[in-house]
Amino acid sequence: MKKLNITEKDMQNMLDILNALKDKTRLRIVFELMEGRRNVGEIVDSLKMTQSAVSHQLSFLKKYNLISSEKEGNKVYYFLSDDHVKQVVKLCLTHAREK
Amino acid sequence: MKKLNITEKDMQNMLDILNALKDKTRLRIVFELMEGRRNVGEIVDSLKMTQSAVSHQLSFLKKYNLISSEKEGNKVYYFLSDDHVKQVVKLCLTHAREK
DNA sequence: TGACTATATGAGTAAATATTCATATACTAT
DNA sequence: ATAGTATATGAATATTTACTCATATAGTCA
Repeated sequence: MKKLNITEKDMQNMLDILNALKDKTRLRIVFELMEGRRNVGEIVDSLKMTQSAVSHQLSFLKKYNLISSEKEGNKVYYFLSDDHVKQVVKLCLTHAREK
Repeated sequence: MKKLNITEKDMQNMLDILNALKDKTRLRIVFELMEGRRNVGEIVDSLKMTQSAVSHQLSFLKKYNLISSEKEGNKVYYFLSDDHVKQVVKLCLTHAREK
């Protein structure tokens, strides 16, 4: 296997995405958003957690650019920012199931 | 996108691998092992960290089956248990670089 | 305007975690 | 046996982190 040569920035970007996904609440949110866009209330209902806890984790995911949001009336819809996350999660799932 | 239907066990297996990789020291160890098998001393030299810190993280990675080890004389060689981890890390790297 | 709904956020707290330090174990060589 | 080298590990500590609680912000509707 050829030398990879990882820069500090590469490393940090990788750690960011891994760190964002390693939390159960955040991973569940991501799975929810893999099905389609959802507003906060829908995610709260689905996860059966407090609105505050969910909002905090949504902020986290947004801060690291895994998700984006759009306001509609007094609701805020969240969705995955791009396909990166989805692919990583799917690969992890594949491997989780092969165990 | 079709419904994924994740079991608790799937979820836990995913969290295990993500959690194992989200730490900088452990990720660096994994990168090192992606180049080939290494004994503890070699990893310590490469990471420039204390032997104890490295051994603790090796134990962690082993506990979650990301790596395996073989004893040779008074040295212990570590290597990636299978290709799963390598693939996940490579995908993360690809995405880290596309940012 | 005022009451209501939806969401965000700061402060505080309890739990998890990565490292250090000290020491134990195990193998090698003299 | 003894000293030296390689690795593992328990306990302590400092930091990070995920949640709760209280409250703020922003939009809706009467």
